[in-house]
Amino acid sequence: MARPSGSDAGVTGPRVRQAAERLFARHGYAAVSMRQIAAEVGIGAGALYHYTPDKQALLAGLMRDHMTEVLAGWAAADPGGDPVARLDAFARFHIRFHLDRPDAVFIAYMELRSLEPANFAEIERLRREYEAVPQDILRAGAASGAMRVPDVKLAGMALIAMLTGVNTWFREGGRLDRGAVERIYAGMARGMVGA
Amino acid sequence: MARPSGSDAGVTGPRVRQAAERLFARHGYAAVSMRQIAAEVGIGAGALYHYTPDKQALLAGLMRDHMTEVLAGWAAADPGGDPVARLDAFARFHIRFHLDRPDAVFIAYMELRSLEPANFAEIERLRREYEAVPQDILRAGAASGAMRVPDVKLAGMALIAMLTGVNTWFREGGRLDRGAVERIYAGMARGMVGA
DNA sequence: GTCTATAGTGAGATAGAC
DNA sequence: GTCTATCTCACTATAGAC
Repeated sequence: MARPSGSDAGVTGPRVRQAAERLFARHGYAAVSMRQIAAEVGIGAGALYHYTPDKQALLAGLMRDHMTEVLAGWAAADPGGDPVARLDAFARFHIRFHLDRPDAVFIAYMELRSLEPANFAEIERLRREYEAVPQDILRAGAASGAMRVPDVKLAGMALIAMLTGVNTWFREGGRLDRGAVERIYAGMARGMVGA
Repeated sequence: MARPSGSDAGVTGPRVRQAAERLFARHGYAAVSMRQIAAEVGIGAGALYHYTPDKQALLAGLMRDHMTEVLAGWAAADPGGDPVARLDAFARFHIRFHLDRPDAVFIAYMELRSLEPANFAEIERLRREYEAVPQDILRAGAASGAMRVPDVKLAGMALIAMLTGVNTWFREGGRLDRGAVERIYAGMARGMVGA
């Protein structure tokens, strides 16, 4: 039957994380208070501590979840095989995945400095794992002669920076739809490495 | 003769701005207290208010100065003429200028959300003015047939994002020096637009 | 120009009732 | 599971002495 009024285990937890994600992305971790998060969820500030031991764990959890999701997402989307096809798939995947999660992306890139050392080390490790993805593709492309890559690390970092930049200006319903943006950026990515 | 002990007009002001820039870049505007800034300069917190009306004006001043400097810097570095040569010059200028001011760059990109509406509008206007620079170059290059640019706005934003990304990984004394990084990125920029 | 002191506010986190 | 109340601490900004 109905739970006691106001109780909703299994629903409030996710709502706390969603509210925190939205507010951290808008105003920054340091600028957001536990009271604001609680107000957004519709509970008192004290009740938050049933869902997180503290504010720092809330941030670290959001960032860890985001990084593991992006790694799992690419593992599922990676076509393997031809490096040029993989580069194309990576560019499109990165744009699509990041446009779907603007708040999580913003936090992942901006709040590294708000992490305590142990959490920072963990998230940084996951980030480097993702940075290795385009570098592996470019290395294979250069080895096969299908790409001209003057420096694998630089080109990989340049590629990620270029693709992530879409999040700063893309607005749904604007001049170009996602498909067009994916296509144009994938083309620029190929041009970057002479593919 | 010697000024009264502890007094140093014309020196303390810049030191306040430098300390604020360093701390805002490291920890974020919201996370930095006026007490921390004062401690870094070696004065009491109250004395800060002789150099800025408040914390917000300190941030807005740093961002305004940075944006006007980058615009003036490009005006001085722009070779004009051939679009491909200008693209090359822009890529190199952007990397060089940004590597010289990592803290100001970090703040300019990360603390837009910390600006009050009037300050935000002013800084955003300057930012758009700078974003127009590569777009003008690419438009000219596409018109002359020297470049293949599927979308001028997208390519301009992609270029800036790619170049600014250097600041996230470049470390002085690392594997590559600035000249090599400038050269490699300028090459990728040309490739991006088929020049 | 800098100091000390303080007003006024709001923060993170905890305790115990229900 | 949520509430209210509260502890403890830190913050921005100001006032007035020197």
